[in-house]
Amino acid sequence: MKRITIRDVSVKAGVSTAAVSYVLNGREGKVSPETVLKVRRAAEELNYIPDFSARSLVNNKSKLIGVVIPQTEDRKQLLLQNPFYSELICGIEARLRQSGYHMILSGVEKGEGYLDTSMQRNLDGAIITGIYQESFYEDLKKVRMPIVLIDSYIYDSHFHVVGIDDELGGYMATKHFIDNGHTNIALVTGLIRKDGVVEKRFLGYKRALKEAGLFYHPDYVFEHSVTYEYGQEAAHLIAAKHPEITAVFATSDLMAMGVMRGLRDAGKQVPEHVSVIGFDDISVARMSTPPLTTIMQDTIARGITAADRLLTAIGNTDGELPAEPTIMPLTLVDRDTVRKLT
Amino acid sequence: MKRITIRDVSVKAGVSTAAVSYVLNGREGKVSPETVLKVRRAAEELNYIPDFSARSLVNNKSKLIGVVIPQTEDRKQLLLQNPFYSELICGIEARLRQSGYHMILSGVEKGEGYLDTSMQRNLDGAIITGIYQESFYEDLKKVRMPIVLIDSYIYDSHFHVVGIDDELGGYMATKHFIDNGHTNIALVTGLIRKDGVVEKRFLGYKRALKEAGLFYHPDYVFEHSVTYEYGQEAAHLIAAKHPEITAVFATSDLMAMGVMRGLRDAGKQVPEHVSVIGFDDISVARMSTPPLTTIMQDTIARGITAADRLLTAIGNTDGELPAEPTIMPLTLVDRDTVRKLT
DNA sequence: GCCTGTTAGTTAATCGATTAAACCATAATG
DNA sequence: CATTATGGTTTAATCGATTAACTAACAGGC
Repeated sequence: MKRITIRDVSVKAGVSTAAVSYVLNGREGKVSPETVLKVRRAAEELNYIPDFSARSLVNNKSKLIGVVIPQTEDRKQLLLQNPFYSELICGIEARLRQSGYHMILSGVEKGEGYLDTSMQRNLDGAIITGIYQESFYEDLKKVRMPIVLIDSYIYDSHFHVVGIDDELGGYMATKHFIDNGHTNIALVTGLIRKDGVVEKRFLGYKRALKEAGLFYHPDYVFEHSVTYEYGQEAAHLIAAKHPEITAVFATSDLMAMGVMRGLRDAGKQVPEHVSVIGFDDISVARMSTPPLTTIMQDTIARGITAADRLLTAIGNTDGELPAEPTIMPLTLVDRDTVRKLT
Repeated sequence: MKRITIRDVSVKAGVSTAAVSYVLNGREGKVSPETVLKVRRAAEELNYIPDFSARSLVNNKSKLIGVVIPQTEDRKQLLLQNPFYSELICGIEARLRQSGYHMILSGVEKGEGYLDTSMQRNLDGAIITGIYQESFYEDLKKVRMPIVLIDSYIYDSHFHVVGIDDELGGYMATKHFIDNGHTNIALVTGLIRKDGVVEKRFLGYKRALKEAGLFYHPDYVFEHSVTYEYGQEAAHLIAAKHPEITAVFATSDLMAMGVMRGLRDAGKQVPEHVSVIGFDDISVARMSTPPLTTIMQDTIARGITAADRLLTAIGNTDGELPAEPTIMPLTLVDRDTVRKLT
């Protein structure tokens, strides 16, 4: 089955390829109504489908968006096991498709940059999730396409940011514990990196403590990787060394699930002995036993918004308007893992 | 920042673009060692990155693979909420990247085909998950690229299949119940469609019953959508109308999780009152309470295998060797949701 | 009748690669 | 010495679009 080209259409319609191109791209002001009809019919009958590579070559628009997802440390696999990213992708894909764009989903090799991919594929834009080294972002700035960051707070006119108020989220969770009478509150979290979301949540945690006149115990903070396994491990530590702790704020639902398992391993009931709050409200949060109280963000909506913002940035060829971050709302979903201590 | 082209490299190296192309594509037999060196150096210094669109145009190879994921019924979103697909994608992406390929991840509009995308983007191959209407596959056959199917059993020389022995899986689960003394075994499943994976699991279920001399009760089969919610609903029905049922085989872990919740809602303990077995062993299976007994398949490995098979098919330009399906192994992971009735 | 403007359409250059074919030394062969 | 290989390199066509520049025809305006 040979490819149908614009040439074939032009021959069938009895006009030049230029005319076909004009018609098919909506520059109809330049073409008479009857020609438009002839071309339309010919294209239809031949079932003509344009070649995006050829297009991309001449006008530098590929209709391709790069989406970068963080990877597991050990292997070279995407971190999709955290449903947060899956949901994000659902949103992104839906919005992109709506506008005829496609998504190239990939991870980034450790130490490698993203410049290669972006140039090879002539990407029109990119959505970057996860947190990387400084040099990675420096590289990205050299690229001339719009970029939306999801997980990091780099306020730079080169980058768009679609985020949430992570500090507030951390505050809300901690405050909720305090309001329910808890005073010994642990934090279980991924690595706290500068300008990362986790750092902000950590700051919110501290603010709530301070505001309530509670001490901040550095040894109540359990900081490592954002995994179920680490949550479990942290819970073991808490149960063994800090029996006074009655509440655990995990900065990710995945970790919160692990914490709950770990506590149960150690013979502690949730929420009777220890209360737990998570973050994100991924779909499994409501499936857990007991259903997890968590800070909810509408991740799909966030994906849609990120894609939306990227697309409008791509549309605006008139210079680079520096980007004011978009902040999505948060809600505390009060399920069954927080006990009221009166 | 203007693009560095092969022309720039050729000028800097003082040779023709053809020479540069030969060097950079490894046809070094045609070029003298010193030219190779000059070109290498020039390309390096200019940081030359080839344009895949241009390449694709001339030799019809885009190094792009289409990956299709099913969508939710109502909205237009990908079905990534089922971690099965996320894991598959992890595997696929890892393998593709290793060979310099990229993945275009998308859903398919209801009723639409995939021909457009495949032609527009000049895809080198595709991995199709999910089950679609007959016409969709007919369309796919017209395309000249290799295709790997993941969720359907269409044995046709046009398609490669990387599957599991679903019938056996269904049999294993049911047999496990029977071996533990259960006789009233329900099946909770997605829509049973011809040539789909679910149908095979259903057949395995029936075979195990028959082999054990047990009756097959059509009203023990709860068939609807592959969601947590439906699992929950089915469990309610079971608890209300069929108190004699002591075991539930759910053809997806997601549904199994819902079943467990539903049983608990209805005041039934798992596994004390009712036992449950799932399918897939998605990561949340081990996180559930109690940890779910399930039929394990290594989904990441399956993704890797699918990509691998696709890549070799792409490599083999020597005619279309019809495809013998690849069958991945299954294991029953015996966790804590099956009770022994002695 | 001459000039200008408008409309509809075509021609041909261009994007950035690849590659068959041509070219040209120089070496080997009869 | 004429002829044929051979190895290294360049020339130029090609892939499938887009689009600036051009042409031709015709309508008005003076």
